[in-house]
Amino acid sequence: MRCRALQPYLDAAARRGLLSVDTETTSLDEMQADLVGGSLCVEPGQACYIPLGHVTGIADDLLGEEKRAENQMPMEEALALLRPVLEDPAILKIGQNLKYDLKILARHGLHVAPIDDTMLLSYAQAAGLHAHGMDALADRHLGHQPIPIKTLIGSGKSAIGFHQVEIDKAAPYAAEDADVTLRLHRVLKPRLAPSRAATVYETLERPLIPVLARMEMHGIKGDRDRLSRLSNTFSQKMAGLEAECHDLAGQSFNLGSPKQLGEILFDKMQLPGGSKTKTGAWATGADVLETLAAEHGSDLAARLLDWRQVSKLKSTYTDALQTHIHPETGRVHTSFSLAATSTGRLASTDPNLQNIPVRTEAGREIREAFIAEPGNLILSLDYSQIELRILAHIADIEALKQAFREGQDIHALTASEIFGVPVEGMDPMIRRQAKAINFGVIYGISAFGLSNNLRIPRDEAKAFIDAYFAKFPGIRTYMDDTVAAAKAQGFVETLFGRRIHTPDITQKGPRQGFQQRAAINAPIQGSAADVIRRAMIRIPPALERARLSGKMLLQVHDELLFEVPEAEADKTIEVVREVMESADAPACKLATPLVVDAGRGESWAAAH
DNA sequence: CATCTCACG
DNA sequence: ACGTACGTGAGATGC
Repeated sequence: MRCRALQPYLDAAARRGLLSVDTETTSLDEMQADLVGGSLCVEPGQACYIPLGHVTGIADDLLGEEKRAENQMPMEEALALLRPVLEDPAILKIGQNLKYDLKILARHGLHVAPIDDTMLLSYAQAAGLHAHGMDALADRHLGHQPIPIKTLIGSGKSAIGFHQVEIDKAAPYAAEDADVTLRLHRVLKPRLAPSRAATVYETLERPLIPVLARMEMHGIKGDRDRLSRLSNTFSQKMAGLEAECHDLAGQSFNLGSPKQLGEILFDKMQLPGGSKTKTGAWATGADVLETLAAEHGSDLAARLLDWRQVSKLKSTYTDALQTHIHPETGRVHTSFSLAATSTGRLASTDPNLQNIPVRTEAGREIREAFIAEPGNLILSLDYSQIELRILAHIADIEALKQAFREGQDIHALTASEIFGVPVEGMDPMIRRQAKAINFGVIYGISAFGLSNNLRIPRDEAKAFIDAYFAKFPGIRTYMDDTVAAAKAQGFVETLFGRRIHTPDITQKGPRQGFQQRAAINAPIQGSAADVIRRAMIRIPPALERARLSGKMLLQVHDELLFEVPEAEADKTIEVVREVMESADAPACKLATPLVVDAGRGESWAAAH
């Protein structure tokens, strides 16, 4: 398994035109990880491991000394040998979650192409059906259970780094990963065949890997002092609110414990409206506390809500984000998962930069800590109402399509249609209700959900929905057809052919409604996800053609963030907007125009 | 490690 | 009669 002579493997890869690759490192964080070794596989059962950064010695003993393990090729020598193969346009490099390895190797100056990714081959064919991690795929497609990493590095606090694993133990593990990856490719690639799934993989999945890798490595500048000052402000607010809450409760308790809070509100204070969660605990969610504050004048509930908001902002954002500012780059490097959602959306982790606060003033201040370098600007470009536009297209609703063509206020138009009031001088509350209905439609509307959201009686919500369907009967047809297709085929599709499987929709039981609403939502949410993926793939070459140096930094589902030199801001907005607004064509030209709003500023807050 | 809660689109 | 708005990730609590 261990690689004594690398060149014969590389020659075999060149002859064959493909090989699988896997890197071993000291961390799951690609921006912090050190390369420890690499494995290659050209023929099943013949994988090899190249140890590069293993050490010997006792790490947990201050007196112990770490020494470089013997019989390892110098890093530079290995990279020089690998470069002609990993960068050869005629040799396909196969990996499992290859974005990870691409980033590690890019930090060593290696730019790997062309590529195939077994995780994404699986995702393009089986989203919604099963997991796409290597262990799951190996078990499912090869009936094989790979060596668990735990057996090498341990787990929890006592876990060691991969560089501390003995080479003789590391080699079989690492080589197996490359071997399994190659064998998975042999199963999954042919299965793709000529199909819409193949087009999805080739046009929406694979090309996004290097785009995301570059975005993640670039990161976004974080203002540590600003976050730190906000943390201090939040601490003081929390202390004041905590004292008030203890006073109002007549006792000291942990404000962060829903259990203790529920007991105080409903057992001790005997407030009405208590309900239990499915595990029998008192429910103390924001909706419950808001009702207690509004309808029963509970100051404790009101103050608790304030405390929760500040506590959330501090722990999840101002405290945690500081730890995610890279010590060398001064930037926050998130990781985008390509295969985490059933619908085709990306997911952001470590940290999640797709849920940075925006809806409250205190929250917005956190966005002021995401800034541009001096002389640069943050640009934000976001699709306006993309999901409703896609719904209008898919369900073919002439009135909605026309409204979007004419640039009308879609929520006001909906209100006008279903409540029979003129758009001019409309009561904002009426528009707000129509907006909730429009969102509800995207989510697979129910009287229960709408009544909850608008805090109106269930029968009133039902009347709204009935009025909506009377005006837009095509929406109900779309919903019925979509559920029927999901039941008949076991999947639904986006406009671009992405399949979202719905294996549980035919099962009877309490979760049926849930499955049906998910099936209704998936083509809408998924098509929007496809559109922005297409834009993201086209933007880097479009910027290059226009000789623009700006960098794409983040994607937040319908929004893209850039950092650009001030002098290039206008032109960059022009170029990016054109790409985004035409990202549906030519594969699937929407009957509604795509509209992109743009903003700029020295921070994310200012650009929004 | 499950549960609850809450941040986003 | 049931039990729900769709899709996520993360932090704190408490078993």
